[in-house]
Amino acid sequence: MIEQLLKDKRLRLTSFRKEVLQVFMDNDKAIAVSDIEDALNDFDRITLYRTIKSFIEKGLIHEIVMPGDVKKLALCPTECHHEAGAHEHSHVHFQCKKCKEIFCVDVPALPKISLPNYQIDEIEIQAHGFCAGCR
Amino acid sequence: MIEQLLKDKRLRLTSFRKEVLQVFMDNDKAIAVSDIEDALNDFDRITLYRTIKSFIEKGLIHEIVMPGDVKKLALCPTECHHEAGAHEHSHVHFQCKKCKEIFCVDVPALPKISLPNYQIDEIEIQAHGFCAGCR
DNA sequence: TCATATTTGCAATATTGTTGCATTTAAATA
DNA sequence: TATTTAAATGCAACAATATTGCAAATATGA
Repeated sequence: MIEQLLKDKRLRLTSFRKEVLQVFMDNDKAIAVSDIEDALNDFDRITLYRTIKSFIEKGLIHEIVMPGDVKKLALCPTECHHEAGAHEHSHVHFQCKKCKEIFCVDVPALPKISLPNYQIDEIEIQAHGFCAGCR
Repeated sequence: MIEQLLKDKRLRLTSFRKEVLQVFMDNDKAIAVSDIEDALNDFDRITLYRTIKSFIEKGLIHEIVMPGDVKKLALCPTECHHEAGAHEHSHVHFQCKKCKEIFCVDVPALPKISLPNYQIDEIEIQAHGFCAGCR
């Protein structure tokens, strides 16, 4: 449960962190900072930004960015590794062209690709199409 | 050449647009708005933002975003299609972990992936590793 | 060359995120 | 349980990035 998740990531248990984490648990899709703000009734914006930053640093959540000023956040899968600069996922970031929502979809394995002149260590896949509800 | 590129995209030929487009031509990697600003000696910031926006709308350049507030711009390949919401690339966005530069690398074909419950129309791949110069 | 729609440049403003610092709080220790 | 201390919070100020409205300037088609 929520408290254990924070403990596992060595994050101090504060009521604000529990509230923020609850918002993530309540969503099955990636959410924007503004979605978190809407879900909280009374909060300090600076503290929220710092909370998000520490959640990211500890590998509790990850950031998803897409062209067009789309910045979202989503819970990491529990076995998620966090490395400097890049984030190792075994999932795909999918954006629905209709509802615009972004989902993290687990995949068994990512395809390997190789390029001349570039050594690829990690890849991230962003897919666009239609989700089950919008198809 | 530069003027033809603008004409092809039905963008009016203004000296400012030619200057901005020249900055893109001078670079083999993706550039940030600040890189354009540095390359221009005297300019209006608002006009630059609008120029970038119209270049993107007409499919002359495209936006590349990566986690960590990295937003860059790069010329589209000439056969580039532009669709609402997503941008069809047959190239990979590669970021070097050492020099941090982002390159658009053409690939013959992107791997096809499929997910249950999601209909994938386009995918974009973001790769991290080391470029030829930093390896 | 003229008419017109587009582009530019300026001012004001919005959005998003950060830093410094004093206060409060969680959790480790006695 | 009481005490200590390092981390987290809340406030003020600020920084970076981007947008809107509007008048003046300019590119292009007739």
